Amino acid sequence: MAPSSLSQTAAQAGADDFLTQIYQEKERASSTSSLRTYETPLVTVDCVIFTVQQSRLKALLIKRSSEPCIHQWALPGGFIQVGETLPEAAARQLFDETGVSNVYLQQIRAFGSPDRDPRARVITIGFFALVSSNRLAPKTTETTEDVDWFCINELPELAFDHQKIIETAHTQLRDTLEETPIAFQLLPDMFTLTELQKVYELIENKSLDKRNFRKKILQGGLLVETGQYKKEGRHRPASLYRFASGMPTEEA
Amino acid sequence: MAPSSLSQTAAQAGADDFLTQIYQEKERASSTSSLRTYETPLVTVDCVIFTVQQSRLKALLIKRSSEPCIHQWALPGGFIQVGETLPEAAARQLFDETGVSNVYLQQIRAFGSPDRDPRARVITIGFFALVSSNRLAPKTTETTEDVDWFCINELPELAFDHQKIIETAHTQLRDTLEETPIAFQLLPDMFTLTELQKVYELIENKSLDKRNFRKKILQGGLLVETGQYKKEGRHRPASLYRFASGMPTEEA
DNA sequence: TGAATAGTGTCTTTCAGACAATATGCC
DNA sequence: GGCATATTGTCTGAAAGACACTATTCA
Repeated sequence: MAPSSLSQTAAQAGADDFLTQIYQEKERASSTSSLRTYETPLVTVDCVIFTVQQSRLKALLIKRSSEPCIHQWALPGGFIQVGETLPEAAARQLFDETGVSNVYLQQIRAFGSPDRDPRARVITIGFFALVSSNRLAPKTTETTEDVDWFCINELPELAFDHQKIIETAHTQLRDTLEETPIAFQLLPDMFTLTELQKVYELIENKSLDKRNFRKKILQGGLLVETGQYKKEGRHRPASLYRFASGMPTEEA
Repeated sequence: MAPSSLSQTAAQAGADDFLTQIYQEKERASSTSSLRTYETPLVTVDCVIFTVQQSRLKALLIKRSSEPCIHQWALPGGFIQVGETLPEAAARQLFDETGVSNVYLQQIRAFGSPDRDPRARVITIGFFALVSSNRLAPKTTETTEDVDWFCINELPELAFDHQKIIETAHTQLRDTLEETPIAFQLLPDMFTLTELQKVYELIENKSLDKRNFRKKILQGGLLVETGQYKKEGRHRPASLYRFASGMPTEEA
C-alpha cells in the first residue's frame, strides 16, 4: 500500500461507509433476531498521533467528508480487522495516515458512551502514537484540505468525543513521561540535549532549568554520546546523543 | 433483581449462551454478507472486584460451568447492553455478583488479542472495583462451589486471559494508590489508622513504618477524626477516622 | 570581537525513610 | 500491675529546585 496522504480521505470515507452499511445490516438483523437485548456494539480504534514540528506539540487530524460531523476535524481511526490485535489495528491506521511504521504506541483506554456516535453504538479504543517529524514524508506534512497537524493548544472543534480522547491522551503522555523516557520517540535517532529538553517542555507545558534537566537526564544513564556534533548558526555546536537501548514499544 | 450470589451461575451461563448464539448468527451472516472483511468483534466488560477479608487482598472469581474453559475460574463479566455506558455495564456485573452498588470503579484498559476467546473475536474492557467487605452480604462471602474470593497471591488457574487482566488491575491499583487515597474504598465508613495502613500494605505488598505512614496520611488533610473510638481486645482503643469528602468515583 | 548557544557546579529546600519511647485501656 | 496496641518526633540521606558564569563557534 502506498503511504500516500491522499488516500486518507478515501480510507476515512470507507470506514464511514462501512459503519453506515453495518448499521443498516444490524437494524435489519435485530428486527428479526432473538438477540435484540444483546445488540452488539461496533468497535473501532482511534489514534492520537503526536509529533513535534516548529517547536510545537502537534496532533494529526482528518477533516470528515461525510455525515455525521461533516467538515469537522476528527482523529484517524477505523474498524479492527479479523485476526488483528488492538495495537496492530492502531499501527495500521497510523501507517495509512502517515506511511510510518514501527512507532511507539500506547493504549489510552476505551471510550464507550452510548451516544458518542449518532449512527450506532460504537466503542472506540484510543491509542496515542509518538512519531519523529523527520520520519514523516514531506507530503504528509503539507497542508491539504483534508489532513493537517494541529497544535495541541489550538485545536479546532472536533467531531464526536475526540476532544476528550485527545485530552486524555495528552494527560497520559505527560504522566508516562514522568516515569519513562518516551520523549526520545519524538526525536530523530541523534539529537542534542537542548532538543530533548524542548520536547519535555512542550509535553509538560512549562519551562525547565537547563542544568537541572541535563543533570537528571545524564545521570539516568540512558543516553550515549555519539561523538558527533550539530552545527547550527554561528555559535558553539552541540553534542549529539543517542538512546542507550531498550526503547519500549507496543502494549497488547 | 435479587442480589443473590446463586443467580450468578445462571447469569454467567446466560452470557456464554448468548456468546455461542451470537457467534452462530455471525457465522451465518458473514457467509452471505458483504461485510466479511469488517466482521464485527463482540465486546464485553470484565470486572476485577477487590476486597479485603481476613487481612488479605482478595478478588472475586466465578467457576465456569460451560465450555470453553469449563470448570476453570474466571472474572465476572458480560455483554454491554444498549444505552449503557461502560462503567454502568461494569457496575451491573458488580451488582449481579455481589448485590452492592455505588462502588468505586476504574477502567483498566481494553484487552483484545484475537485468540483470547476460542469461540469468537471478543474484546473486553477491564474494570476494577473496590468493595468494603462490610458491604458484602454474608451469603456472597460463603464458599459455594461456583463463586469465591481468592487471595491475589494465591490465584487458581484462570480462564482466557483473566490472569493477565488481574495482574494489570493489581498494578494499576498500586499505581493509583500512590496518587489518590482510594484505599479508603476498601474500608467501612469509619476506620482506624492501623486498618488503613494494613490496606496500603496489602496493596503495595510490603510493610510500612507506622510513624511515617501516619505522618503522610494525616498531613494530607483528607481524614477527619470522628471522635469515636474502636475498642478491641484488652488494650488502648484506636481513634476512628472518616474521609473528608470528594471520594472519586466512576470514570466514563 | 561580538553574537549566539553549549556546557558546567553549588547551595538550599523538601521529602522519604530509619528509628524508640510513652500513653491508655482492659483484664 | 501486666499485656497489648495507640500515639507521637527527630535525625539522616536523597532528590528536586534555584541560581550564573565560562566555552566555543562563526560572521
